[in-house]
Amino acid sequence: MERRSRVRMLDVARAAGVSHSTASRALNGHPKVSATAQAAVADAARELGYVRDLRAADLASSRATTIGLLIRAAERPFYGALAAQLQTETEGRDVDLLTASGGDDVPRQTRAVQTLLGHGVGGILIASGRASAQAVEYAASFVPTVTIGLGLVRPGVDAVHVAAESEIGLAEQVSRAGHTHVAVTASSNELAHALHARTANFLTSLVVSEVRTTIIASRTEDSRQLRDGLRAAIDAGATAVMAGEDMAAVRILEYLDEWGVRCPDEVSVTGFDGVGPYRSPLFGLTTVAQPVEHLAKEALDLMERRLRGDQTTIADIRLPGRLVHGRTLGQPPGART
Amino acid sequence: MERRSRVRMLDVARAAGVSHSTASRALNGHPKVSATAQAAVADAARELGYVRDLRAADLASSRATTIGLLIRAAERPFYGALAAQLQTETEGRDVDLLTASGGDDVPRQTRAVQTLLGHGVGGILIASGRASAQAVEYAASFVPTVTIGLGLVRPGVDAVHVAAESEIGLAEQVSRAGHTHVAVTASSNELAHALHARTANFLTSLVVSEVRTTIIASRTEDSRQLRDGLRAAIDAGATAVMAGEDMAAVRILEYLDEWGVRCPDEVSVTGFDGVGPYRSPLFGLTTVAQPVEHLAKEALDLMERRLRGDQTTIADIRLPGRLVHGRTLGQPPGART
DNA sequence: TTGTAGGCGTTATCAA
DNA sequence: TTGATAACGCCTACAA
Repeated sequence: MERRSRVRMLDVARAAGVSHSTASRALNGHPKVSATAQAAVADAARELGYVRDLRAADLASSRATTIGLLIRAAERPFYGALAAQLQTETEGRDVDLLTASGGDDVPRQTRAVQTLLGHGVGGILIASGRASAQAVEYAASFVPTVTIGLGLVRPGVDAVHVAAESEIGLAEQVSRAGHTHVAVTASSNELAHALHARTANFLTSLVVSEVRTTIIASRTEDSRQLRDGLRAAIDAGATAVMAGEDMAAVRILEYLDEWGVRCPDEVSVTGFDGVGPYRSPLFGLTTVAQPVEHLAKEALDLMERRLRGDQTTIADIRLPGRLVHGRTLGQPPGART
Repeated sequence: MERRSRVRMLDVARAAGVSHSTASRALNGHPKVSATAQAAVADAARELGYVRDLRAADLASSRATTIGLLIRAAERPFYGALAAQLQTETEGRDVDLLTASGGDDVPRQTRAVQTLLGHGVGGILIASGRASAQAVEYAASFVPTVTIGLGLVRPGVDAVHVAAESEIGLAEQVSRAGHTHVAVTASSNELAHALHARTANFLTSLVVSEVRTTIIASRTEDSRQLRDGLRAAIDAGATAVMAGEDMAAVRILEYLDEWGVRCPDEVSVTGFDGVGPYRSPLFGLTTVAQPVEHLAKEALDLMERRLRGDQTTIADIRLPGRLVHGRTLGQPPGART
């Protein structure tokens, strides 16, 4: 491919026989440009294949056409779907997304935020269930910041996430099905705010319903821990397991399958997220589908408002998820005739 | 959050009692800076929470610290995993990723490329199975371009994708299992180059093995078409279905399940991609796992080489996938005793 | 080793 | 309506 050495606005201006100022105005649709100049510039630009340098434009006008997205584990359906949706939503508006991957520790998160800032993003979206308060506040000290799906509300930082009612509602389904001893997974990662909040909501609801609970502690990296905890919980008499996310729920289903424990006849399982393949009827997972589209839309609306300088109170938007009735939640063995 | 009005390099320089040139050199780790100045600048920068404006830096040095990624449907496990891996790989190197979502038609793809170019990316990665030749060549006419997973090799454009042998190998597994009539899905979208190539490889291999083939035409958006085609193929006697991607394979499994057709006892099914949840033993999918990590690494290696000005021949790198033996491929009904 | 001056590609403020 | 001219924040000869 012959690689055209980048054509600048000045080149367009010359070709159109005007000054670069006029070219700039013409290309920006400025009102006070003669139709003649307007046309000449437009023609020249098309002819030369001109593409405006947004870095220079942003720099000169000290505004930003870019907003940063700090995302965790984009290979996971939930985050992947969120990123995709944000991308899509973003196309209609006049901003572009610069993405940095989260990193699961504070220094990396901070560095990612710095990278984003270095590129002059006008705002930062943090889509991560494990962003540290530190990184979030660091970002917020520079530009408007919105967290998505983080179960942690920081002063001065807008937040959008799934409503606690959806988590409570799922737990209610489990207790209503008749289970009197339920195991709940809990992350032992201190940054997993979203999971912690979820676990707490599950537990609260179960306790209110006078259901006995057992906690299965686990960390994403250690599957043995989950496996052993699950075994122990079942041996202790738990007839249902509420996982904090579909990924864990599926792993649990796999273990049960391996052990020959039937689901839901012997043990019921619920998940959370309900995105992509996890929604397949083949899994038949009883779960809550995160309102991914709404989350993305609300987050960007919030961001746009902030970028326009709207200084009203900090928002903490909670959107309802959708309960997905699958085959993995049934009555406890005792309740069967 | 108190929002510090952005601190500039000049501020750092002043605080350190040196000129901005010295500050610049110090911050860039330039060799000829006195230890005193070096330390003073570093201290001042830390103190003030300085973050370098990369746009300005790139502009001034007319280099690029950013490369663009044009990705299709990041909500899908394969592309999501690819994007995530590219992000991760990218962290070790000294570039950042600016992401734009593909768009499934030529004008949108071109616009996405322009957006990327506008931000001054030094190169463009196109991770899409349906990028148009036009968009690819447009990108390549400006900056080094590498396609990933696109089954289309354009002159002057580097490409990285899964080896045809992996696709052929999968088809061989099917014919070796004894199937003599196999249905293969084919996308009716003209831009679906990756799928077309895959279908062709499947068919070629099957024909060579003297297996009768039936084509199930479908487009992603139209599930009825897939359903009807599948029904017709089975009625015509096909005992195995090779889907172009896991997503379609799972949909096929769902239909079979719905119809009470047992898999693999009555009909075998294979997929492609083998990423994320699709890998679950619960699906038990016989498929080929794309070498996501290798794809990402090779693509970035290639890009780095180009950015360093390496003008050697265009690369067309093909990486082997890993055959995943699941439960969905078995012998045809007739072969059972 | 350091500072001065010019330039990267735009936008924005002036006069004209 | 237009065109100089000065920013924007940074890098980089060149000179000191």
